[in-house]
Amino acid sequence: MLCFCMLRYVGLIRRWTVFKEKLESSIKKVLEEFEIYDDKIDFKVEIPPEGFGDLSTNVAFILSRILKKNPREIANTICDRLSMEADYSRVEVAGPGFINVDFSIAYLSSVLAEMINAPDFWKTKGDTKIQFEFASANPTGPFTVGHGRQAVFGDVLCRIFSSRGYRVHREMYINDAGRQIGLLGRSLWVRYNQYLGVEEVLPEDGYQGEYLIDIARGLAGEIGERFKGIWNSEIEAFFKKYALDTMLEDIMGTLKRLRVEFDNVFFESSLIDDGTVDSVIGMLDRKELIYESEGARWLKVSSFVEDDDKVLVRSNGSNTYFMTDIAYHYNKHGRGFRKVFDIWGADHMGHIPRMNAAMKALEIEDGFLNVIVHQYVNLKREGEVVKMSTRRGEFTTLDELVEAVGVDSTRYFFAMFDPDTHMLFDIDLARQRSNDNPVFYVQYANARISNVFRTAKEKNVETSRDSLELLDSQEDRRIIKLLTIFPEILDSVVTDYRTNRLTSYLEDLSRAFHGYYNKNIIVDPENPALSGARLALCDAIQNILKNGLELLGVEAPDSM
RNA sequence: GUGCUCGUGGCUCAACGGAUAGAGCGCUGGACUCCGGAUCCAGAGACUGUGGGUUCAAAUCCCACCGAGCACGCCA
Repeated sequence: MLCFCMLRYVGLIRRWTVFKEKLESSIKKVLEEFEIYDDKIDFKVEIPPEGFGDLSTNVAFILSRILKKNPREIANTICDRLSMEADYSRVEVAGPGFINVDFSIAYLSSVLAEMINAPDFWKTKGDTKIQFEFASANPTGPFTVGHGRQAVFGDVLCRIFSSRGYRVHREMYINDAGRQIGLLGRSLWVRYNQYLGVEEVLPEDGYQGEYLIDIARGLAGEIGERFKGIWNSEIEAFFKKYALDTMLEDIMGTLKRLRVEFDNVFFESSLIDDGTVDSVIGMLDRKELIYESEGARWLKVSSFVEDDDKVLVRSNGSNTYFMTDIAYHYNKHGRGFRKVFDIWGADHMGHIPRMNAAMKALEIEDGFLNVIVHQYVNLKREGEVVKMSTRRGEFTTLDELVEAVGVDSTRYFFAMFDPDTHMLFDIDLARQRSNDNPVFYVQYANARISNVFRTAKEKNVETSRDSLELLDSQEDRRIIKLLTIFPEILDSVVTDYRTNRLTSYLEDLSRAFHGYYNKNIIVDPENPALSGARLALCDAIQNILKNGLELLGVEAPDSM
């Protein structure tokens, strides 16, 4: 299959892909004329580096292998035929055998006109029901800078998938049923007693962060000495719940300030309470995929994937995280999502094979569960890389970060890295030099355009689509081409989950505009036709900048 | 030890197997009497960790090695 002929867009608007398809079909036609066309000729049409034209193809290289001829020679032959077609203003062979083409200005400006006529041209319609689960956590401490990356990354992916025609359900999973919550409750109880003057020590692997001291103080204010020095299962439950509720409130507040919201918060404990866990165990049992050993119950993971068998139910009768996670995904499947996407930190990578095994064991279709893994954030403070630990209480909270650099910068910063990169966050740099953040560069481009329109209004210069063919400079063409690829950028994010493609794109577009602005007077009352056309171009640019920033959850102020 | 991820100018990061490896920060030198100088233009700065291999073409794919991170629990 030819990779570029996938018709991914449905709609009336002509887009860059249509340009690609146009060149592709032109070439196909030439090959057919020469009777060498074959489905297996997997050539590409792509946007070349600056200075080589509007589009470029490597078809001559592919053919040279088959025909055993010099690629340049083949390119010249194809080039001669393509030159005869209208809509190409230039067709040239370059380098070792690339064929580069330029489109006519009439063709380009007609595309610009369509983008202006339909500002939503870049959106895709659809109603595929999918789910994103992210920012799921042990609610055992405030969110750290590390959680921030996942929260923002997940939120931006949700926004982009929504724009691509998916009905996205956002969910956060709370591990409120495990041993860690028990430790948290006990740690809080110890802090409460310490506050009341009782000498208690934190459990070996308890939570040492100061936030528990603050919570303990608040709790003592509420209930006084009611639980001083007493510990039983009822009190344990109280402290667990109190700690959990307080932490959850804190976390949700942080997320809200970061503009991250969910359609649903799902509690692990509910899967035990409503019997889902038991019924899933029953199903696996009937399939004879569970066996007992050393007092525990194991899933035959090894009969599905390259991994060892794992414990589902401990010898003390409690469920492992793996067990409840299987039940959780069984529940998700039952809710009718076409696909679910789980965003996990790199530390959960080892969990993937066993979950895939569990999906197979439950006969859930391949492709239902998609795990997106991102690397963690290292923090640089006072020139040193610090490792964060919630348990030891050593971390910079997400709230502190947002406070220091602002929501827009925080969001943009997390979105601008390839999720696979082990990013280094220099907190000191972020604090003092927040103006260096590229978010301002993009926002400024948008604000500048708003100002251009204010000026145009003052000077009575009107936006006009009548003379778009005047926009024929290299800079004009570059901007028009950039605008047309916006939908492709979003599609690439949907394909490989790299939100940084969007930030890079917005920076490219902003750079193109800033350069254009410095080189050209946009509002010139002496030249209303050209000014009108340039304002129309600005309108198209601003439409994309505003929508791009909206997808990042970053504000697009009209003045800064 | 095994598996996964990563290694790109001084720093932080880009680059569907393609042309001269791009930006930003920092550094040097320039640009509004004119729509906002949070901008623009120019310059210096890189044998893409090392060594092989595949290809017309490798930062990208394959193998080995070096280095960093993560995971290898009846934690989550």
